[in-house]
Amino acid sequence: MISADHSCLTLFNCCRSLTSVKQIHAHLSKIGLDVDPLIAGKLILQCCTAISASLALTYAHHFFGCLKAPDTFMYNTLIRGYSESQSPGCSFELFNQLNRNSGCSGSPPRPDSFSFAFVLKAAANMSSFRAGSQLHCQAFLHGLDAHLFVGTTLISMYAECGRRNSARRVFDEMPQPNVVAWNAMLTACFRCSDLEDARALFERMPFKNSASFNVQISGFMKAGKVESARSVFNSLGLKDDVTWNTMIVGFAQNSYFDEALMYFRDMLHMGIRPTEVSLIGVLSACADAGMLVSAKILHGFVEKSWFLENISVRNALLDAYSKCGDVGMARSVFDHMTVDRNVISWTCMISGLAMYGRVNEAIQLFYEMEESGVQPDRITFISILYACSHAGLIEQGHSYFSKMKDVYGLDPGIEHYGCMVDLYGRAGKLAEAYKFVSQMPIEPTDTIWRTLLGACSIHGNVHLAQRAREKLMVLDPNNSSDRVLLSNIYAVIGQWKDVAAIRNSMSTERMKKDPGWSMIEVDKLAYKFTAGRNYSGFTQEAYEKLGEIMSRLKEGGGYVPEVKSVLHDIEDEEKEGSVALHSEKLAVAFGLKRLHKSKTIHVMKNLRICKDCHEFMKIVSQLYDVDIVVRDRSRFHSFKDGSCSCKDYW
DNA sequence: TTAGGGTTAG
Repeated sequence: MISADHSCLTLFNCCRSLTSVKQIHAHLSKIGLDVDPLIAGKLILQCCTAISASLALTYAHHFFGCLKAPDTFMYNTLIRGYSESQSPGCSFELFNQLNRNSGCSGSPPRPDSFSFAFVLKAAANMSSFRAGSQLHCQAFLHGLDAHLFVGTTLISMYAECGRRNSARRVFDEMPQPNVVAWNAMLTACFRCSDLEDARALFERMPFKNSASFNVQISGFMKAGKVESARSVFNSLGLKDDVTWNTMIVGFAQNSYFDEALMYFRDMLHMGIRPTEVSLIGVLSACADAGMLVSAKILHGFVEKSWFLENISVRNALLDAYSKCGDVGMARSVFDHMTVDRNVISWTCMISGLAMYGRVNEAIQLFYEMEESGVQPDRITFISILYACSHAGLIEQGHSYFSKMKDVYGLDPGIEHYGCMVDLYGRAGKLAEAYKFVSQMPIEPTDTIWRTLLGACSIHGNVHLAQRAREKLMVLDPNNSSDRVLLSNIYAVIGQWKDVAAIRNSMSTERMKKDPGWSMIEVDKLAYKFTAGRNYSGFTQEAYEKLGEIMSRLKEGGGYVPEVKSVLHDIEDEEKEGSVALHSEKLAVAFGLKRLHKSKTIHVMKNLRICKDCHEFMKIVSQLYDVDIVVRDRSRFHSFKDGSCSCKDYW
């Protein structure tokens, strides 16, 4: 056999695609070098780490299967590759194979500390306590449970499975835990929501590094303790990039959107080089808050920066545009990607189009995704099912639901069942929806019943609504929006006694309805409006403009207030007054007053838009020749020339 | 040529 020329090894370092790996492999195979252990190992490593797409993993696995005597390194590399993939279960199969071999005669490969570290990561990623604890026993049998790296991975695995006590036992049995092991234990306390224990552990730590403080900041942020996180941050002299990122991401997760932006700016002013995490964090704040202007500024920054070809940043940008109401720009970011699109790029674009009611394009994109060789995952299916349900495409939705399992081997989760209930319910097929819920192989959750209740509210089915309500009273008795929904159903059919009963029960139990608000950005500033009369500052301007719009609408616009959405047993004239002051109307009035005429008015609302406001927006868009985009809790409504992109189906 | 703790978009 020809001896391996190890300069071949460096060739693989340049491979960034499976095609180039295949080309080098074909060449080496011709001269019989591909089976050299060093070269074969490098090939597998390159597929699993540098490329790591599922096709590359499959290629490496197939090649591995053709080798006569794969070594532990090759096993480990594949186990690692699968542990971070969409099929972490394959890590277990390979590990078991390696473990079985180790009992054979001769000198077969045996699992080592690397094998355990990687396979435990797979158990952690699957949150599988059962698999993780079995591996713990195996590690004990191999004398590796006290190994510093294996022990630390065991702590993280137990933390991921929510088993703080098991994590603690591993930690307590470590002969000499180092700072990494202490940090892993600190993370475990926060993951398992044991804040007091985390504080006590932090005080006892014999050594701390910057990661220890970052664990604390992140732990407080995830627990919603923003001020505690801020005080740790302020107490630090030296802050690294992860410290800044943790603050930015934490603010975004806790809806402190302005502060996320502010800290990003501060980070730049301090001369700290932002990473992709900083950009993802700040862009997700823009997406959630609907801050289109800020997203555009960040886009400008990205175009001039070293993030130009970063797929994660591109995806975050595309998502921000689509959630801020500019699906055209989202599509442009998607179409002009110079790096290979991944499953997240496709899914973001599909869900962006779906939220806009551009369902045919979403379906076309799903098809193109399949053609391109990128496999849809669970979230892609949620997006495409959402698209079908918001367009009333029952047959098509049903066929995607089947395809999920039959073609892609993905078991539908509770979210997918939720989409199906919504698909039937929204289309008015309430009997089918109820039958589907009754026959679900997993226990219906409160969300499933709430979806059904929502459908009953659209279609006025009091009987089924009451049944859903009974279930909800057991599963989530303190939810105010469920009661509001049921009282709406009674109000529409005029059963005022039942409306009053629900209102009374809410007031005795001191429940409050979520207050509705709408937000509009003007000259880089966000203005928030709430319903009702509140004459102060900029709101005065909005009321005056709204009054003028209303008179013009009633004179020549053919607008008749739709008062069914009003819940109280009051006279129609008063109801008119009530719907007239909904926050989205005020925001649009303010936009008409302050924004340049050629601009589109973007409004973000925290609740669903009501029928009256929907009619109002249609007529205003025609009468004032202006485009209005409203993002409500579940989708976008794009009003133009008197009609809405949702085609009145929402 | 492989590891463990801190931040990551749908």
